[in-house]
Amino acid sequence: MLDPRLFRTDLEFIKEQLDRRSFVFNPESYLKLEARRKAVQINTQELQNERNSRSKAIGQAKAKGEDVEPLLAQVQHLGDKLKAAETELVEIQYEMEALMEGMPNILDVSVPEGKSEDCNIEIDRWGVVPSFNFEPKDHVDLGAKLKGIDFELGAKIASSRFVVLSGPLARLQRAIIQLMLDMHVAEHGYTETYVPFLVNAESLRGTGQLPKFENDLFKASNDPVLYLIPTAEVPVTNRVRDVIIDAKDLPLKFVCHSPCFRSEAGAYGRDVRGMIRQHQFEKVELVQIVRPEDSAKAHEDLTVHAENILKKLNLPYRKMLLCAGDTGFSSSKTYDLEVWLPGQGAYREISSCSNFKDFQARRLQARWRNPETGKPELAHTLNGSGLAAGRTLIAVMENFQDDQGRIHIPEALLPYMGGLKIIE
RNA sequence: GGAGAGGUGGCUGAGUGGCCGAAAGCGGCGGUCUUGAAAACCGUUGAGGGUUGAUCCCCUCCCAGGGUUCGAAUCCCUGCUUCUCCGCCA
Repeated sequence: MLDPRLFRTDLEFIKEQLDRRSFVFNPESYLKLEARRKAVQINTQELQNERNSRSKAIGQAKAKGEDVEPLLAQVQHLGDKLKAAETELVEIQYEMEALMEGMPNILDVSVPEGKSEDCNIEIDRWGVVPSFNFEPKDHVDLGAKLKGIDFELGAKIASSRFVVLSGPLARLQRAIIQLMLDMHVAEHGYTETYVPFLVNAESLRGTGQLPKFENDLFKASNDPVLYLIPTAEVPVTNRVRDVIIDAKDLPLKFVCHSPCFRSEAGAYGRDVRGMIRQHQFEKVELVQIVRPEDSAKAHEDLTVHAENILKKLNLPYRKMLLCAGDTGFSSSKTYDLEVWLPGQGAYREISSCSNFKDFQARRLQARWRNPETGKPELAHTLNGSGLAAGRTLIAVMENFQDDQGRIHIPEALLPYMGGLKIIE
C-alpha cells in the first residue's frame, strides 16, 4: 500500500510513477472519493461528539440527583442519524481501501523504463558457459534416462505440472536445499525458520498476494479459509505483522525452506516441458526486515547472498535489473538472477530479489521504534529466492552432464551426497 | 472432540455501566546526585485519524464482529485465540 500522505501532497507524482508500470490511475475520481470521505467523516465525528457530550451530561446530572428526563428527550433521535452516518463512512472507507490495495508500489528511481522483460538490463555476468563436444540434453531427457524424474507419474498422482523425483536425483535436490540453508545460516547470518505452509487471507493481504492475485493461489480450506503458500515469503514476512520491533533487533534476517504452490493460471502455454514451471516446487527463501535507511544496501547484500550459492555450485548466471513493466506488484526494485541452462541454450530465472521498502510493511503494520524520535515507524521488507531448489536441480543436471548422460556432482554438494560423485 | 479459565498500552497487570485511553509496577526517555557508572529520588512516556499555518480542539481503538443502552474495557451473542485438565493422535 502506498503512503496515504502522498495522496494528499503529490497526486501527480503518483500518477507519473504508476504510468511507468502502465497502471492507470485517475486522480479526478480519487479526488471525488476523497472529498466525499472528508465530508462524511467530519459529519460522523460531529455526531459522535454530540452523543459523547450529551451522554456525559446525563451522567453528571444523574450523579447530582437531577431529573434527566429532558436530557434524554434531546438525544432521542441522535442514534439513528449517527448510525446512518457511520454506515456511510464505513462504505466509503471500504471503497478507498479497495482502491489503495489495488495500486502497485512506486518504483525506485534506478529502475529502467520498459514494458516487458525485453527491457530488463543486464548488470553482471558470472561463470563460464560450458562447451560440450556433444549435443547437451535437457533435464527432461537426462532425468528420464536416469529414471529419476517422472512427469507422467506426477500427472497420474496429481495432475499436469507435478513431478515425481526418485533415487539420487531426489537426494540431489535435498542436498541442494541443505547446502543453501547451511550457507545462509553460517556465512550470511540468517536465522533458519520453519513456518506454516497454509496461511490465512490476512497474511496474504500483508505481503500483497491478495486481493489482486487470488487466481494464482491454491485455496486449501474453507473453514477456516486457508491457502497453500506460493512462497515462504508470505509466512516468514508475516512474522512481523502488527509488531513494533525493538531497534536493537534490526535487521531481522530469516532463511526458510518450503514447498511452494502456484496455480499458474494464465501460464497455460508457457514452459510446459520439464520442471521449469510446476504447481509445486521447493525453494529456499531469504527475508530481511530492516531500517528504512538500510534497505538499499540490504537489497544488494541479499542479492549477493543468492549469487554466492550459484558461485559455490559453479553455475554460470547473469544478474538482471528488472524494468518498470516487469517489476512485481509489491516491489520497488527487483534483481533477477538467471542461470545458464545448456538444455535450453538460455538463461532462465532462478532467483528474484526485491526491495519492497515500506509497501508491505504498511499493509502488515510492521514497525520499529526509532530511538531518535521514540515513535514507531514503518520498517522496510525485502526478500529473495536463495535459490529456487527445483530449478537449481535442473541447472546442476544440465551443466554437469557428460556425453553418457551422467551427472557429475559439484564439489560443494559432495558432503551431502553420502559419497556419491556421479549419478548414472 | 469434552471440561474449565483467560485475551487490557512496549511488557506484567488492576479495572463489572458515566468521574477510564485506562491504576500500579517494569521497561524507555529527561533530570538531580556522582570524576564516571550503578543505586536512589523527581519528572515524563500508547496507537491511528480528522481539522489547523501551528497550537487548541474533535473522533476511533481495551482480541474481532454483532447487539443492549442516552452512555460499554465493563452487560449479552457469535467467532478467533491462549492456557490448564481429559480424550484421541504423527
